[in-house]
Amino acid sequence: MNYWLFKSEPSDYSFDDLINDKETPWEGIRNYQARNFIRDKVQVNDNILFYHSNIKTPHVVGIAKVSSEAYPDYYAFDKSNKYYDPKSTKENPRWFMIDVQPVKKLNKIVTLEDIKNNTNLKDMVLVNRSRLSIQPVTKQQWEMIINMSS
DNA sequence: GCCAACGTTGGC
DNA sequence: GCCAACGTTGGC
Repeated sequence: MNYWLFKSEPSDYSFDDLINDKETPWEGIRNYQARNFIRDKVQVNDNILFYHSNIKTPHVVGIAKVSSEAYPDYYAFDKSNKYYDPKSTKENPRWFMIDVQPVKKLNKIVTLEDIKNNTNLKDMVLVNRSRLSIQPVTKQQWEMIINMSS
């Protein structure tokens, strides 16, 4: 069982959108490190912290879970899609997706500031390599953030 | 809206 | 294979 943090811009796709949709393909991963995580490491039922980025107060907003194995990102094959990538083919796909489902909204959001102010969380990837959009979270970090959200 | 950090591209 | 140029992310 692994723990992850997935970032999304709420104007693009928010946690409430996920609750409404019940499930969504996590589309548009175009970064090799993030791709490697979802292709090689992410497993069905892994836990996800859903993070709202690129807003005034960035924060963890909810818990989600992985609901599919990785599969080729079909948007990369679609010329009319903004995620089209001519270098990704059906024979040799470059990009992958997984599906995610909502689990629950946190009672209270945990802001980036809260996380930065907690010395137990100083090693979080979010703090040190903030640009990575899919990042591993340790069990200890996961539990700490869940504690902070109640 | 700015800009630092950093990932990717492509010429050489 | 280096590295300059360029594009994107995301906090502030």
